[in-house]
Amino acid sequence: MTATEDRRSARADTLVDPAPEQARARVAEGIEAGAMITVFGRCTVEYDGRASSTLGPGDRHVMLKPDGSILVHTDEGQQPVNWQPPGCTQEAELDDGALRIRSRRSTPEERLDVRFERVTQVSAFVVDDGSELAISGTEEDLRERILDDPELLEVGFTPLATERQTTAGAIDIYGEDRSSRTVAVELKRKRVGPDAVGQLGRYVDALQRDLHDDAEIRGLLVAPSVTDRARELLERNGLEFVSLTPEPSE
Amino acid sequence: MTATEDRRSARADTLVDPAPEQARARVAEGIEAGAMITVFGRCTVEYDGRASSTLGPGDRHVMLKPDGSILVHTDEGQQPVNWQPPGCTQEAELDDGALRIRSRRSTPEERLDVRFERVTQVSAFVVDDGSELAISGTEEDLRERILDDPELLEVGFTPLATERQTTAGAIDIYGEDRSSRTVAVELKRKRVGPDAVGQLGRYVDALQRDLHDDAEIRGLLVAPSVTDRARELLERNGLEFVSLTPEPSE
DNA sequence: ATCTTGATGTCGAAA
DNA sequence: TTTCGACGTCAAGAT
Repeated sequence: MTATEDRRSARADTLVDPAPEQARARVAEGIEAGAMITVFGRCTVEYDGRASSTLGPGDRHVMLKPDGSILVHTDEGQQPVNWQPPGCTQEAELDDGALRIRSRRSTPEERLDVRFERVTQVSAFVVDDGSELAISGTEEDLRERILDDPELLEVGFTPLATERQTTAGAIDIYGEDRSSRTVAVELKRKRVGPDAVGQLGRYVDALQRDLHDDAEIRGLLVAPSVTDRARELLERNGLEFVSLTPEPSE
Repeated sequence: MTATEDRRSARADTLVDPAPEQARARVAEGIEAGAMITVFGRCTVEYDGRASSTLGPGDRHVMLKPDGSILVHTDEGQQPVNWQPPGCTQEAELDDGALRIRSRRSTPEERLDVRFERVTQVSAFVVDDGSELAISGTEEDLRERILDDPELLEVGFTPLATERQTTAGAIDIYGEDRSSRTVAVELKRKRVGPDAVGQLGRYVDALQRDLHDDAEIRGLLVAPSVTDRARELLERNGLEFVSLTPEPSE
């Protein structure tokens, strides 16, 4: 690849302190070209849809992505203060001499308007991203770890199915213990509270009903740890707990 | 305010296609100065902490905020592909001639490394954001609506307390019906699934135990609507449902 | 399309 | 600090 091609693949077209019409044109071009666009400046924001919100004047960073999403970030917080999900239609226009960026979607009907009192910078980036994220340490990893070595749960445990359906939803691992008693296993990748115990209880109850069988069904919660209240609920409901992390500890 | 002061309040210091050392210096200055920093370029990302991930080479947008959070965005998705929450310590350094941005925190121990093969643009923004976000359409709105007019739930309903504590957590609204039977009300601002029914059931059970009383306690779920499975669970557990939205419909 | 559940969920409040 | 529930949760998979 030549240096020229190399630069073209990720060029930045940037305007500093542009006039409103300049800024509007650059944003509109970027939307048209499928670029990733950033606008920094003093603005107000209005949102209306699943909820409603207004945000008075302040300096914010606005990002428009080619997939139709838009993010408004202030100087604090990991989360955007306002946003729209992918699939929205974006427009840049002049509103009484000021840059306004609008995003809309339907189902549900939602609208986001960002009006700039002043634009400090506008950039448009052409993006070339081939790679996908590879992640580990998930609930799926925990499941694989157990299926590779079922006796991590207890001696004689035998998995029979994963994602086994019940009328209350799917059981993560369905199996038998050494005495051929049915075991429903609920997996959580990290420390769990009472909600997970409730989930496991519903599965055990549903199995009990579905199987039309008087035999005891065991419910086993597998996670790195549980909260105190979750442990109380486990005992009260006759459910069990095994401590296990998604990946072997060092 | 003069034009000069006006510009100082939101100046952008931007470098286009900087050499790695130039980029490192600008990022380091920005961190020191408490600026909001953006870096666009071709990079790889590694994360290790609550989970682990790796991301191969591609063009991405990286934002560092003065509160210690960092976000890595690709050209698609509302969510960052990698991130760190507020409160992390950030560094910019040269790694074998390339810009590397690192973010760390403890409790839990987490680390994010972004290594740039090429930097297309670096910007540092000094932010002045005065305004706070005002939202409506929340669960709090729903509570106020009911307390203003309790008979929206049913004729003769009387609220006695909000956030009443039980051993299973706090009940949104605790009250009595026209026959002086105790009523536990659980509020949800939007359509609910089985999890909310489980929550309400736990509260009613806890109340039954806490009150040492044989009188029937009613459990009332208030939301715009419920899923089919949630309705089944309601009936099975002898719980009730009233349809109500956080704001009066038009 | 709706429904269900996981997530490096994040965020805020209370104990 | 831990625990708990809300969130315009988001995102992915199943129906």
